[in-house]
Amino acid sequence: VSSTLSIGEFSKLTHLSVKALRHYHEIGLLVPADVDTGSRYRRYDPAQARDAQLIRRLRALDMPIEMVRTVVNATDGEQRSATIAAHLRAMEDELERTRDVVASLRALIEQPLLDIEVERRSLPDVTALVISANVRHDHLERWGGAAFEELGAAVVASRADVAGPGGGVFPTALFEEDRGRVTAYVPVSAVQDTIPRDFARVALADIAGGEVLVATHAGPYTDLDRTYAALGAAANEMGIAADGPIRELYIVGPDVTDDPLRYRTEVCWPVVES
Amino acid sequence: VSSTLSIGEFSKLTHLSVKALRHYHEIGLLVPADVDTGSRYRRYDPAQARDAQLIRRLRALDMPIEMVRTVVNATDGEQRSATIAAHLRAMEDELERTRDVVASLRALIEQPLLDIEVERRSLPDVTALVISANVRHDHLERWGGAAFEELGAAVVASRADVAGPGGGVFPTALFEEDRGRVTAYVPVSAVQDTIPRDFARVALADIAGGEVLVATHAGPYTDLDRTYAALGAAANEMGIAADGPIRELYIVGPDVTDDPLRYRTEVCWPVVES
DNA sequence: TTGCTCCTCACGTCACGTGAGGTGGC
DNA sequence: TTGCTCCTCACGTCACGTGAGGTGGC
Repeated sequence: VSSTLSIGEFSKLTHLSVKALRHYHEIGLLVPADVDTGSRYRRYDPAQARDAQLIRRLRALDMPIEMVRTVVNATDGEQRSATIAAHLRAMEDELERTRDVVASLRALIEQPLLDIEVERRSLPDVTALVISANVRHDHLERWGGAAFEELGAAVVASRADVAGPGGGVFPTALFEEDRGRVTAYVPVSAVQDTIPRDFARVALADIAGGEVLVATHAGPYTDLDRTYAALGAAANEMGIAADGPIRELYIVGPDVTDDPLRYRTEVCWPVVES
Repeated sequence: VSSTLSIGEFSKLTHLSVKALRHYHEIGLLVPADVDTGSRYRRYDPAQARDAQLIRRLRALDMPIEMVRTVVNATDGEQRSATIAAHLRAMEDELERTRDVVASLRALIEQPLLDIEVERRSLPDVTALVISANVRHDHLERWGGAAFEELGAAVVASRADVAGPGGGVFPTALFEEDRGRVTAYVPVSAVQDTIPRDFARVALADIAGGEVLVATHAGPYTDLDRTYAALGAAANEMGIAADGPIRELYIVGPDVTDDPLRYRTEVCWPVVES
């Protein structure tokens, strides 16, 4: 006599907790085959175990519930695979970031002091190809990588003359609120052609210069906070407070070398006498 | 003129958000060097950036706050390293589990159907060396690995005769509430010596047998839910409900082969006619 | 009938993020 | 003075877990 299963029995079949099953019912992700109108007892069909198995695996990979719903409801195998693949890619990105942080933690412990040289400089106004977006601090590196690749392609496509190292503009909100409107740019002295439409995110814009304190950060971007701290402390000691967005200039970056230890980044602290 | 920094300035130096800094103050993890009694404005010393850098890295690795506190407050470098090393080990375990789940997801999608053979059997009562503990479902595999290693060593140390494959006893709470008191055991027919005191977790106990439905699970433990579903559905179709804890017998396991695809596990469903 | 299973709230978790509404400092 | 920075609540987030208190089913 084949029949439905109580929530406890279904839990044993699927290894999903009773609490989780009730939750999935409540949000409509995995609805019991039948619910008794009087007692409200849930009844599951053994065939629902397949969906449960899928859900359990996706959740074990920390896929957000709404994304799980997309996968489970996918009528089309292509769409299902694409959603899963997207999540796996995000996981790999996360893993890479984790590796970077582990290395950065080791570096901090082994060599807690960083000595930097601070220099005062006047940044010129520049015209540049730019990409701007609202970015979270922990997504900065990945976002920047994609942005500069696109900018590089746009430079070629518009036959522009590059007039200096690429840079980033970071409003204080990026640090204070962990997200903000960030701009990546490549200075150009002349743009022969208009920017092709394929580069929808790329624009031509002016980047204002100004007085800054500069320190050169040596090494991976994950360690940038250490140069920020040293530079900020130095500025503070000089009685200078940062005014406006912080600038980074990518003197040696991934476009030049594959070894992050060789990266060189100039961190520019906008200057105001106090 | 060196002086303290406002929370906004300190945020820029450390790349910790203002909200996070306030939170760390509230819980006493990173207390400002000074707090104005009137305005309650926080003031940080630039030297506090070091602690902030450490905290930021540990949190980026998802280390729980209380563990971060242990690291930050550690007076002794040994203790600090040990705490960090423990977290890194936990992260690697997690990574391994993730890899297993990804493989398991692939397997589920590629081959959604599992056909199993169900057999009825009478399990005998056995005397066994056992380890019991309250375990969460997602820690089962790691816990079992350690438990069986310890049981193996205890078998040797007590000069016991092994009388059958190792097994596990799983109460329904393990599935329904995602945690429960689990027992790992190795049946023995004779114990020559007493169990040495080094094996504090190991005891000699009787494991009750009984009537069961058995299906053999082929492959990694991460896929066990699929055999549970097939076996439970088969039992249901026979009008049989599980009564009492489920049993697993590890016929071919990591002690025999390094290839999880060759694992063979008998899943035993306790039987009651309904 | 007993005790086990199931039910529904209401609230907790964890480490902050999101506003609202208001005040202090330069 | 203006506007920017900072403050403190109170509540939200996410995917369930933790009880409390009660009822249904065999």
